[in-house]
Amino acid sequence: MKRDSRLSSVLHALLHMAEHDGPMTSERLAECMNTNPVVVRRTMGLLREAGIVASARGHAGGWTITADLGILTLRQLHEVLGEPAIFAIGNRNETPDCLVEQSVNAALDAAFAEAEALLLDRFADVTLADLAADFARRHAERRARKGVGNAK
Amino acid sequence: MKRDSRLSSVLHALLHMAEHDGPMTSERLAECMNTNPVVVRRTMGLLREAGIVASARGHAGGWTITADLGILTLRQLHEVLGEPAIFAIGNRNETPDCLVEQSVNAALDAAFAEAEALLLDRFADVTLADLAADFARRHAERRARKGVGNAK
DNA sequence: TTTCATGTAACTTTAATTATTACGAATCTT
DNA sequence: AAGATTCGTAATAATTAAAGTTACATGAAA
Repeated sequence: MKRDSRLSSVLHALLHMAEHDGPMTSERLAECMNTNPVVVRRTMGLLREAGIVASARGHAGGWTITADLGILTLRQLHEVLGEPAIFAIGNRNETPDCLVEQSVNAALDAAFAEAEALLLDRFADVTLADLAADFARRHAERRARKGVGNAK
Repeated sequence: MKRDSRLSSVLHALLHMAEHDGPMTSERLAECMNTNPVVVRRTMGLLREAGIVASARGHAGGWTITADLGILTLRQLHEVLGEPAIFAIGNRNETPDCLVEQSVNAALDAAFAEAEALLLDRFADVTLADLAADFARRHAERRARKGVGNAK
């Protein structure tokens, strides 16, 4: 299976949009993420339905953020994307008649449920504003390393 | 992508083997799990390399457990299977130049790392003997519900 | 020496994501 | 009003990884 990278993609897109004045087209976002504009529209369309972004057609159209980045969390975005399956490992048969397999499933399910709960809690802890701040920090660091702005 | 169900499969196989006297053939194990004998051999072969099971060819051949079920954990089996990817969700690009994407990756990676650590800890908590005991409990319960052994 | 069973390579099928093509609909500019 | 721009979306193909299948070699027991 391929891994679902849409959460990563929409985060990337939203942060670029936050750094950018005015709407960004699907075309430009697609360039940022090395993908296809149609893929961008499909994924961003889900965020639009959730009221997180808005889109406009025609000249000077494109995508804009409408949500408050200080409130929007990774968990909300995960939900907006339809809560895709988190694990690449799973039971062979979800509803087995075999009692042996039922024991196996119960043990695995319990472990996966705990891990999923923790992951979603961590997702809920991180807002888009947190990510934007982290980016700003990395950006400042890079500038410092390059010596940009150092009088000399 | 399909989900990897080999851990579930080998647990199922090991418990059936534990309940069974003498070696079990790939054919019989495959029937238990609704799969193909070659798939069983492929997967069980990894366990053999790790010294968890032994195989014998020819008449009266098949698979037998050599490990101590009281010590063998889900985590060890996960490792023996090559530590397959746990998550079906991931970063779009693992080594991006883009600072924005680096921030996104860092946040997601941190959350996934925590969830993975928890999952592996839980896997380490469960031995095959625990699963066998759980199966025995379920088996007894079913017998009780059916009234088997109830004098009447 | 025949039968049974594993060992493995090569190939096919299946399932899921992502990418692409094509075209329609709306909006802005001139 | 014409034309360019941009989203909306359906339909289809490509990609990727797991699981299944076929074929045949190897070895052990009756």
